[in-house]
Amino acid sequence: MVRSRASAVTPFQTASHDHDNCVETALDRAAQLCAARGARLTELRRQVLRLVWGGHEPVGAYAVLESLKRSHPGAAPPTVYRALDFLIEHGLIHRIESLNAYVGCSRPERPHVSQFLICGKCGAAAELDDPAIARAVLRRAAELGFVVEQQTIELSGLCPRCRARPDA
Amino acid sequence: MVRSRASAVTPFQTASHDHDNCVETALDRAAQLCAARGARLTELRRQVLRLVWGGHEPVGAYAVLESLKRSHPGAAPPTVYRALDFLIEHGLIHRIESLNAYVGCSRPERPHVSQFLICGKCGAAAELDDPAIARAVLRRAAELGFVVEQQTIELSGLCPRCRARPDA
DNA sequence: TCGATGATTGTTATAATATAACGCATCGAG
DNA sequence: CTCGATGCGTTATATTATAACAATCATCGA
Repeated sequence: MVRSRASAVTPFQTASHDHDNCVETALDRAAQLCAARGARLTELRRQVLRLVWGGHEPVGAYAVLESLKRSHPGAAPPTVYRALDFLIEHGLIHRIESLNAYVGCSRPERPHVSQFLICGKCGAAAELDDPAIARAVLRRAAELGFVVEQQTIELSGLCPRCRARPDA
Repeated sequence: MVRSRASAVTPFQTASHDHDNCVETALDRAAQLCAARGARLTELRRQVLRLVWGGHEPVGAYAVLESLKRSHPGAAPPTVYRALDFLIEHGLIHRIESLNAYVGCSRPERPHVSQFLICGKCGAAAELDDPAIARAVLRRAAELGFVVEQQTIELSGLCPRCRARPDA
C-alpha cells in the first residue's frame, strides 16, 4: 500500500523507480488490451510502444525512428507515424501538442481525459486524470453551449524534484 | 449594455459581428499597449497582426505569409515568424498548439491564462479566461509541488452555432 | 488448401511548419 | 554624429508529418 499511496501523491517518478519493470508492465497491459479488442499489436507497434516508453519524457517521432532503425533498418517516417497513430487510437500513448512529442499512457485501460504536467528542466511529463479540472472545463463549455470532443491540457513548469535542486 | 451582455454570454461571434471594427479596435489597442511599453509595433508587425486578426479562426504562419506577400513582396518565413514571436511576447496573439496556428488575443491589456474552445466545423476559436478552470489547474499542480509556468488548454469540439445547424 | 479480402508494412517523394546564420538598415540614446 | 541594439532581408536548412502506391501478410470462407 505504501507504493500505491506514493504514486497517488505524485505522478512523477521517484529515484527508486524501476523503469524496466514499468515498461514491461505497460507492454503487457497493451498486449492484453489489444487482444481483448481484437487489435493487432504487431512486433513493429510493440517496438514503437517500447521506445515511446523509453522514459517518462515525451519523445519525438524522429527520435523514435532513429532508435527503431537499430532493430528495424528499413524504417522510414511513415513506419513510425503509422505505429504512433495506432497506439494513439487505442489509448496506449498520448501526443503532447506543445512539444510535438509522444508519451506512454499510464492508464490505457479506460478512456479518460488527461492533463499533463511537463517539467521544462528535466523534461518529464506526468499524466493526471483530475476530475476537478475536467469538471471545471466541461461545466464552462456547457454553459456556452459548446460540445467538447477533445481536451488538450498541458501545463509546463517545474516539477518538485527540479524545483528542489536549483542547479544548472 | 445588450451587446456587452451578449459577449459575456458567448465568446463566439454572432452573425451581426462587425469584424472590420473588431480588427481596428484590436490594432488600436495593440498600438496603445506597445507605446506604453516602449515596444515598437512596426508596420510589418502591425500588418501581421492584422492578418492574424483576419478572422476568429486561428491561422497558420504560412497562410499569413501568403497574404503578407501582397503588401510585402519580399516576405519569407523568418519575416512572419519574427513578427509572430514579437506579438506573442507582447500578448497580442496566442499560439494554438494543437493546430500550429495563431489567433488574436481578445484581452491583451492584462496578462492572463486563457483557454480556447475550438470548433472543428467552422474553425472558430473562442478565448476564455475562466478563473474556475485556472483555479482547478493551479490547485492540483500545487498539491503535487509543481510550479506552473505556462498553461496550454485547448478544447476542440462543436460550437453552439454549428451544433444548431447539422448541415454538411 | 486455395484464393479473396482487408490490414499491415515498405518505399519514395513531398508537404507543412519552423529555425539558423549572416549581413545590412534603421532607430534612438548619449 | 556615432555607436550599439534592434529590426529586417535573404538564403539555406532543420524538423515534423503525410501522400501515394506497391508489396506482403493474416484471416477466413469456399
